Amino acid sequence: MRLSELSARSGVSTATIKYYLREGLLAPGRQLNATTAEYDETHLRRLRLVRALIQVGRVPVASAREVLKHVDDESLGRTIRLGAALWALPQAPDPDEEDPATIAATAEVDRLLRTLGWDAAREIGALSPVHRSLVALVATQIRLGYPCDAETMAPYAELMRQAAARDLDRMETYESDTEMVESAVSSAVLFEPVLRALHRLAQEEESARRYGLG
Amino acid sequence: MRLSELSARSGVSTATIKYYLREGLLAPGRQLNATTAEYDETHLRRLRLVRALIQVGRVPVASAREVLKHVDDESLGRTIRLGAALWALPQAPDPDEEDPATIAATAEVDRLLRTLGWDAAREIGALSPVHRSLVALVATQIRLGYPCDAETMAPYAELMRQAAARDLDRMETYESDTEMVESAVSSAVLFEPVLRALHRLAQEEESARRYGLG
DNA sequence: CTCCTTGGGAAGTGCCACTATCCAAGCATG
DNA sequence: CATGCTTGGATAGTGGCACTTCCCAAGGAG
Repeated sequence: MRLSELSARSGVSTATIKYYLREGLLAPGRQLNATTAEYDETHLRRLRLVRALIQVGRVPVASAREVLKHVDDESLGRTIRLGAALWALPQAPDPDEEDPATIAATAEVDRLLRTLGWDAAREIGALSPVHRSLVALVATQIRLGYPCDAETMAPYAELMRQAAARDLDRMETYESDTEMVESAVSSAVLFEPVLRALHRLAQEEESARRYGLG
Repeated sequence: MRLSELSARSGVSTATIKYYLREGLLAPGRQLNATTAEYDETHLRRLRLVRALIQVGRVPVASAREVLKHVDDESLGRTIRLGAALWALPQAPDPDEEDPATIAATAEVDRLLRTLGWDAAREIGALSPVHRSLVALVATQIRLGYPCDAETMAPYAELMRQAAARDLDRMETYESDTEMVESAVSSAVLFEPVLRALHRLAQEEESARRYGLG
C-alpha cells in the first residue's frame, strides 16, 4: 500500500507518518522508484503500536525510538532484550542521593524486598531504573508525610506479584521472541493503564458500597 | 516565612512559585505590606503537593487547579467531593462511539462488571470518566490485536478490588474530610506510580526466577 | 503535454511549563 | 540620610516537543 493508504487505514495523517519515518519510529517502505514507496501490514501494525505508545502511553518520541530499537534487535537474548526495551521506557526522575527522604526510602524498599524474598530484585538493585524510580516515588510519599513503609507496601507488592505471574503466563503464549518483547512493551504501556482504570473503578465500587452513591 | 524561604525549603524557584500563585494553584500569602507577604507550613505542604501532582503525576497545571479546587471545597459532601477531585484528573481521551473496536470494548467491559457483580460501577456507567477511559483503553488493546476480554481482565480486576479495599481502609484513618480527599488525590497520583513500579519490579523478579538473570 | 498525486525535506505552529526582566516599594546598613 | 540589597507583582520571552504547512521535483493518468 502507498503512504496515503497507510494513512487512511491507520487514521494518522500522512504528514505525521512522514514525521515518524524521519524520526526512525517506522521503517521506510520498499522504494519502488523515486516517488513511490510501498508499505505492508507490518508497517500498519507498527504504526498503530507507535501511536499507542505516544498517545496512550504518553511516551516521548525519543524514548519510543529507543524502546522500538530494542524490540527489533534480534541479536539480543530474550531476557536482555526484554529488559532493554522496558528499561528504555520513561521512569520517574532519579532520586537525589543526598536527600534524607531518599535515604529513608532506600532503606524501606530494601526492607520490603527482604521481607518478600525478592532476591533477584535486590541483586539487580539500583542498576534497574524501575528500582531507582520506586525509591524516588517512596521518597516523595515520605516527603509529603504519607506513610509508605515496608509494612504498608508489602500487601500491595504481593498483589502485584500475582499480577506479574499472570502477565508472564500470558506472554509465554507468544511464539517468537520479537512477538514476546512487543507484547511485553504493549503490556507495560497499554495494559498498565487498563490496570489503573480497573483500580480506580474498584475504588469507586468499594466507596459506593461503603458510603452509598449519594 | 517569605517567598524566598518558601522557595529554599521546597526547592522550587521563586519564579515558579509566583507562576503557581498566578495560576491559582497556591493561595496567596498573608500580605504584610505592599512588598511583603508571609507564608506558613500549609503553603509549604500545598506547594509540595502541587509539585508532586505536576512532576510525578504529570498532571497539567489546568487540571491540577481543578483538582485542588475540589479538595478545598468544604461545602461538598465527602463522596461528591472525592469523586469531583478524582474525576478532574486527566483520563484517557474519550472513545469514538462509532468505532467497532469501541463497541466491542463496551460490551466486554459490561460483561466484566456483570461477572464481578460490580453493580455500582455498572449503574454509574458512562457517567464516570474512569469507566469511559477503561472502554477506550480496552478498545486500543483490541485494535492492536491483544486479547482483552472479560475473562482476561477478571482476575486482574479482583486483584485491584483487593487493593482498593486496602486503599479505603488507609483513607479511613484520616479525621477530616479535607485530609481524606487530599490523601485520595495523593493516592491516585502518587501511590499509583508506586503500584506500577511494584508491578514492574515483580515482573523483573518473576522473569529472573523463570528464565534466570543472564 | 498537462494536471494531479506522491514522497521527501525544511521551516513554521501551537501548546505548555516555566523563566528572565523590569519596576516600584521596602528594609538594612553605614 | 544615602546606598544597595531584597521583595512581590506584572509582562514578555524561552525551550521543548509533537506535529503540520509549504514547497519542490518526479511520476503516472488522461
